[in-house]
Amino acid sequence: MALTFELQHTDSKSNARAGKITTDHGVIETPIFMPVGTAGTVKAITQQDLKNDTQAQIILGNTYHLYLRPGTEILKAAGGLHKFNGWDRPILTDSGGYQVYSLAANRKITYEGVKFRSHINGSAHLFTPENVMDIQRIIGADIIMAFDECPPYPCDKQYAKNSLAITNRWLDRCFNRINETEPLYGHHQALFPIVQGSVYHDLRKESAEYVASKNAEGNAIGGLSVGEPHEQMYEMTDLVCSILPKDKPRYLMGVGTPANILESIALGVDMFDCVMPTRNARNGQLFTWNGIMNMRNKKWENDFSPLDPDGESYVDSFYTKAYVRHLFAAEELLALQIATAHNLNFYLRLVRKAREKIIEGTFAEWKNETVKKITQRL
RNA sequence: GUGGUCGUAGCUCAGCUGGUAGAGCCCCAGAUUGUGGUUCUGGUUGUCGUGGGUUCGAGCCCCAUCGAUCACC
Repeated sequence: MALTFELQHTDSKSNARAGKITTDHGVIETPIFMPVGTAGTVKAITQQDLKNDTQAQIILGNTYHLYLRPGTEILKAAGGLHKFNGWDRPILTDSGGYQVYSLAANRKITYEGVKFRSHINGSAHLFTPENVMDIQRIIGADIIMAFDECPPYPCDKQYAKNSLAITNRWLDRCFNRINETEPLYGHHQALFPIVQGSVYHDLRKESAEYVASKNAEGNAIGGLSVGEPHEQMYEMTDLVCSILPKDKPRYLMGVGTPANILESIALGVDMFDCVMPTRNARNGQLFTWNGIMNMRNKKWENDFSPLDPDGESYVDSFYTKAYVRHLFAAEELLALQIATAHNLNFYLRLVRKAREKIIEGTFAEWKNETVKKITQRL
């Protein structure tokens, strides 16, 4: 069954929307945050906790990582990623375009595709729009991403223009390949195209129009949060959202901080993913309603109050700040688990709350107050 | 007991033919945006074992002393 999007509410004072995405693996209520599970696992948390405590509705996997390890043979033998990792809710896979940009060494980009070397063992590989679609068929995610080039920031206009030309040509080939192949496991896979164009208005506009013309089941905005100022990121997001179809979900890739997410929801974005809650958790940074805590800080050494009195994860009341600080200082694995559970619970609650406020019609005010509080440092 | 080697930051150690001390780790902070539990950026820390002496000036040279360690008796 095709992926559907039902637009349930539109905010009167901003472009925020509340909606419902339906996939063959279940429903996703938007706006939504999608925890990143690069290698088929959201690091430091079990699928059980991800469901019950985090209340994640969809998670990500990475074509690049899964292709290198465990490899397509094993994924195929397992019956796809859902069966392999036991996650029976929706999954989205990134195409590897970003990883080729951020991880792989010695990459060479041509119209044909990207030659790159594995960050694991240096072995040489070629990604093309066609084989990336084939790999994503084998992984079997519900939402799969077009193979794109993510230009760096800063990036001169000529580079951005050439890069966009490649991304657009690749996009045609992605759709061609998907249209001439079938899903392997009986459930539908929706291909989302990605808007690029760096920080150039005309290129972003051109890209968004081209992406919109594909009439895809959902659309993504890429190439942002790569180091550009926040204002520029919001400007580009706003521009692109004004062009992308209103009746399809919009996915802002790789964003971001809790404040980035609320601001982007106000611009009309429905879906987010980011490594921040999980990676920063592993470095001791916790996001809370009252601000950001670094659990490595000495000031928590003798603080035996609950980890987060306002938190709703079981770890927030079960563990104390002093204990979690000790676990980080001692490099205990439990520290990573507790911090990850906390941050993901916070991120998912943040977007649930945003959805509630959109439906209530009080999103704009709530967003402004909330951004002030959550960006403080504790 | 005799002879040798060595005592420098919390730890492991640099420190040239004398010009009043550095690194890594630890510790204390910060960064991290389609994930390598990674990485990066700052910062604090010293009676140079102790007491004398030589010298304009000693971590460095001399004497004594304490401690560690090795070899020999």
